[in-house]
Amino acid sequence: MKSKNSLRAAAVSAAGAHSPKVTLEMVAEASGVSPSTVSRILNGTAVVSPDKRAAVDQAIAELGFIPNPIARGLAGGRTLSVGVVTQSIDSPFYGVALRGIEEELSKAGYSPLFVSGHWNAEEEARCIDVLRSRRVDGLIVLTGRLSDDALRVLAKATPVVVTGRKLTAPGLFALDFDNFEGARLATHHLLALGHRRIAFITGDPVHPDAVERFSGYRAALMAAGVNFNPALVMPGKYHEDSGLMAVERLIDSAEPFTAIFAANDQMAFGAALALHRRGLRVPDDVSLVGFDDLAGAAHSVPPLSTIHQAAHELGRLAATSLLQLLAGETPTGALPAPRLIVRSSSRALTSA
Amino acid sequence: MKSKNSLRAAAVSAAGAHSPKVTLEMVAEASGVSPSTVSRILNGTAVVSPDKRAAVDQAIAELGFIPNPIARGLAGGRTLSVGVVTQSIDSPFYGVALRGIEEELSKAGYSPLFVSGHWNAEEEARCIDVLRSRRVDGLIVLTGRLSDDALRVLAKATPVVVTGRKLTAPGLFALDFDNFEGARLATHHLLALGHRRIAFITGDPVHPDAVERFSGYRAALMAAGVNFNPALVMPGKYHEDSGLMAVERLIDSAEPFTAIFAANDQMAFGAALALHRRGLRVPDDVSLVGFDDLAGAAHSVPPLSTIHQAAHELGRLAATSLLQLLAGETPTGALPAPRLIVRSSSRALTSA
DNA sequence: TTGTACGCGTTATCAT
DNA sequence: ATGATAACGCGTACAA
Repeated sequence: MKSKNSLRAAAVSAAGAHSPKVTLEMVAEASGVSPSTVSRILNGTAVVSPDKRAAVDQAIAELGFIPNPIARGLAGGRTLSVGVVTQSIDSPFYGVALRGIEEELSKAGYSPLFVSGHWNAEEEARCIDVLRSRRVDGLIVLTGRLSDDALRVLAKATPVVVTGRKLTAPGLFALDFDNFEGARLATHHLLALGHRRIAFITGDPVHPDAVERFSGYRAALMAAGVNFNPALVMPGKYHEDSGLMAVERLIDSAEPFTAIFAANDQMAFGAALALHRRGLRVPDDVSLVGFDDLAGAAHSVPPLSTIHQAAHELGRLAATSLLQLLAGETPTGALPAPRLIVRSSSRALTSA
Repeated sequence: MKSKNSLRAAAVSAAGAHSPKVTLEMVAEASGVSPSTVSRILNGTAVVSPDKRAAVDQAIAELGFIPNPIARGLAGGRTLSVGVVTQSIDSPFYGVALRGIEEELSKAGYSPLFVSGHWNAEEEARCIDVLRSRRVDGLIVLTGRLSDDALRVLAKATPVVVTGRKLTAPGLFALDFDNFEGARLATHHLLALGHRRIAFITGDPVHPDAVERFSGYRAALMAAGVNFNPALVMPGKYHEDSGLMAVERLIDSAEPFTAIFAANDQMAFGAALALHRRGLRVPDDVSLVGFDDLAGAAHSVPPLSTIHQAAHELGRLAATSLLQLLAGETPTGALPAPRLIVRSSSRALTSA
């Protein structure tokens, strides 16, 4: 019954029962004070006498007054909105981060404005212009292609949180994930399992994280005294098809291998499919490790061993950091270290 | 070289090179006309002399003037933004729809405001309040839990496009997908393959589409003269784990089956994993069909046969329909009919 | 502590 | 066809 009532109330409110434009001025009139006083109470800009405050609070409640963010933005310069530049709104990885951002932002009364740059610096710049024209109070840039310099200049005008790079500048906070270490962990895992012929499917080298992961792979090999074999490296582009084709080329090359480390989960999925098509079983014939720990990794067949990236946490942290920047504080948060998740796609090399 | 230059230009623009607040008034002054004339040119509100128009156009270009949507919203009542109520910003299905919405909207100069209702009517209502307070020009509601009545009332104040229901009301356009037919197709496919003992994993019955899919399953059975067997129906909740558990219960029940139809792909993925764990091969031992055709379906092992839902098209259509509503036109678009995609997870029953 | 008056950047309504 | 002027709803110096 309680539930039913509250649902009804919600629906009515959504339907605009009391929405017909209640303005701050009307609240002021209803409570017998000046508009500025109402504004002050709303923003906590100054101390007001308890009685007036009570009167205003009541008037606000009775009239169902909701401040108009538009007018607020025009007048005060604050819009309580922050722009979020992502690459594709439907990315399996960044999608989770967006959720984290949304959560933290809405807690603080802010609204996110999502735009997609599609891995294109020009488009990103256009997006940012849109965001700025909408007077966002701050910006979160998820990775992206913009130059560090562009970001620096941008941060002079608007607080910026950027992920996927190391960067220091006034008004800017960078959140970086240790891709090198993640790749090292993954490769080391395979090595520890006895594998020596470990193929690597790279990401598109235009992504800095892709080259870092490649370095991590080589570093782990070197640390184990295993020779780096270029014939085992197949270029990929971070999506399923490229992983699939990489493995087909690998098999066709006749270069023997017992394990594959793909620079991200999507390519690992493609790789798994290619192996399946060629009659190779995972992990019986070939061990497979991915990177990112996408939502699907735990439910793929077989469940994929991978490096966990806390995408949700990344989003939350980006949001709270920006909030801190907005409050004039200095963010100090950092991303959790990469973590190896061992599932069923990797196993010890059977000494055949 | 061209590319490098444009990248640079983009970066500079993003960095706010000419952003320092060029106002409409400044454009007016620079081109020797009144602000009203500039506004008219911008909005096509009235006919202006070609020479003035040219002067203004040039001034706009030179100054790099960008109209301020905030002020626009305050003055004109239009914000060129539309609210999009989704259930979870990182949904593998709706994410694609969001991309479609974003594409069409931005073409028309509109910006989407995404909010997540988390399958909760109260939260949805709150989201809509936020959206309304931000003065969105229109609303797109992806499925959701709001009552039809609430939506109707809402549409009186703001144009609304809603998906996942049949509904007619002034200012409202509904886009519905034929879930019944889709489920019928899927089941019929299995039937045509010779399967008779076809298990069904349901979606959460609070979702209308889930019950429609269930109906489609039964209708196909009946049409083929196959008895409906309740013991083959396992309740699921539309996510992977529920599909996995459903299949485990099914196997434990010892009720024989040769095929599984899951009410969505996510549960089908879970089902595939459960079968794998129990040593059952897909499609050799059990045929499996999903519903939705998520991005991952084509790359799962084995690739999943499923019913294609044009999520991207859904998003685009929702957006263009809203745009039509906003223009005072009557949308007429409709979703493409369900389409069976046969991949490798289903095959003819071997008469063992 | 509280109120007055002005400005934010644009569109709409009048005149001309 | 064009320009002046008044809103739009709120924040904020400034004055009281």
